[in-house]
Amino acid sequence: MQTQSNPLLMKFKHLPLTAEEKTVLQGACFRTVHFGAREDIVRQGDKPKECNLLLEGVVCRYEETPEGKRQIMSFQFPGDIFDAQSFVLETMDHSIGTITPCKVGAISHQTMDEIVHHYPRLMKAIWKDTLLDAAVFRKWLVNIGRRDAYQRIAHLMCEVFIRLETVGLTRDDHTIDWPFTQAEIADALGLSLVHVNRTLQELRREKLIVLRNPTLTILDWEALKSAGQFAPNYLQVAA
Amino acid sequence: MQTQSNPLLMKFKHLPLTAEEKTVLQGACFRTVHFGAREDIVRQGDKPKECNLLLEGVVCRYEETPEGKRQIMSFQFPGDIFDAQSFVLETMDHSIGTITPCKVGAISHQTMDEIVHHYPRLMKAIWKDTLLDAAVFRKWLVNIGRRDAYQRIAHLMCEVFIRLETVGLTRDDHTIDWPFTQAEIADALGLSLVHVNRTLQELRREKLIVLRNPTLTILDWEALKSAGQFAPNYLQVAA
DNA sequence: CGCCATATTGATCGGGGTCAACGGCTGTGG
DNA sequence: CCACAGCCGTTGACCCCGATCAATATGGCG
Repeated sequence: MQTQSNPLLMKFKHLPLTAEEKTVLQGACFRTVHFGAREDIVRQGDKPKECNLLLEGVVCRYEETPEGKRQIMSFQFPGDIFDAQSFVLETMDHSIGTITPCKVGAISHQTMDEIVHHYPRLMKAIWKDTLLDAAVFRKWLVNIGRRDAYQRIAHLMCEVFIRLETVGLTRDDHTIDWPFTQAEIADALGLSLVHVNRTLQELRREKLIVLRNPTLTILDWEALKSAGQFAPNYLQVAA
Repeated sequence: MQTQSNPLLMKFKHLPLTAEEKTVLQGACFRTVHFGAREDIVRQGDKPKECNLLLEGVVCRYEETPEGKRQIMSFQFPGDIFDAQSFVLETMDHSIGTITPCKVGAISHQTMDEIVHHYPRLMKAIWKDTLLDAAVFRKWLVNIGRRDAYQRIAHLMCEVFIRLETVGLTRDDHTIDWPFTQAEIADALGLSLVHVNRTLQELRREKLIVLRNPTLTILDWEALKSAGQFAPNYLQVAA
């Protein structure tokens, strides 16, 4: 059993890739870097010279307003190239910070260029991945714009569960690692910390979940899904 | 003066394209369709067989919750391929509706495939475009998640102004077409119609804007920008 | 001229923000 | 081994932005 097969290969395992394409993916990262929890990997205003592939851990995109309010715009999991855009858009318009300790692989823009010019199928797969990210952004817009706190949290939990499931990071019995503090949930959902706390208690009281960091167990998947109006199709899973 | 040069050419005019590449873009649309105002072009659940390029008019992406609340996730302007994702993601996870009467060009998925496989620079330009869309989604998340009504509306107006400016659709004196009803602004910003109305009056009272549909004049650009905490860099303009 | 969509205004209410303490766990240094 | 610091979660009190309900203008159009 090898220590670390590139999680991109894992992600694209349903694609009929040639040996050559697989080799390109396998060798894409020229460097691996470790980060601690709650550190910035890329900052707003940076002009990165490479793209980053998340190998292990959880990161978030975020931005801060002049008043010091923070909005988290997405969570990213292993297998995500979380700043593919830096290849095409010179300057970062937001920051990337870790939630947990992370292992990150760097893919040079030159490698990306080779993929664009010589491996159209890989290109298309990566493009698809960025379009899936965009689909998640859109769902978050609906969630934050039109749902109340209870619904928002339920929706987020469903989404995280399904995304972890697709990369094989769920445990039996609808249990997942839940590395987020209540402050982070608040920043992701446009709520206040205090209100997140109270709403989590409500979800527990209703017997939908058991949350004891760093572990979340979904007791009643159907009820949680329905509370969050969650329809997983946007994540492109069969479910 | 030709009636209609493809607005994609306009959009990519800063790129050093070959004659061949220009020809591909010029001939990309195999059909042109007209729509009236407030009609659906694509519906959630559709499996489109082509991508659509907006030639004239304004459309929005939106989704409705089971309670009948509507969230608009973006506005799109001429030159936007507003469902590029349909090429890669089979099923639409949201709907596209017109705001004004529109002219829409269809690009077959087969043409898209040719571009992916034979015109990497065009591919990259289109990819960039979808990444810019994603950047706008993210800004909207910050706007809806962390700003109050006054700020949200100011930010939206700044964004629409700059986006129209980049495609040459502004008039002198900071004036633009403003085809949106107050209900649409509300749905885009996660607010209620009534509150949008009152906040618009506040913006007028403060002498930031003159809004008399279908025309918006920005009286004090700096003040509006600052009210909306607007930094246009995410739109990739020099400004 | 009447209809219908859109804009406006008033009154009331509630979800969730803010402020302020306090409790509990963990890691660290004396 | 204990004391203290710091982060995180919890709780209570109070209040306001913005939702909701309900009319009333206004204006374009057939």
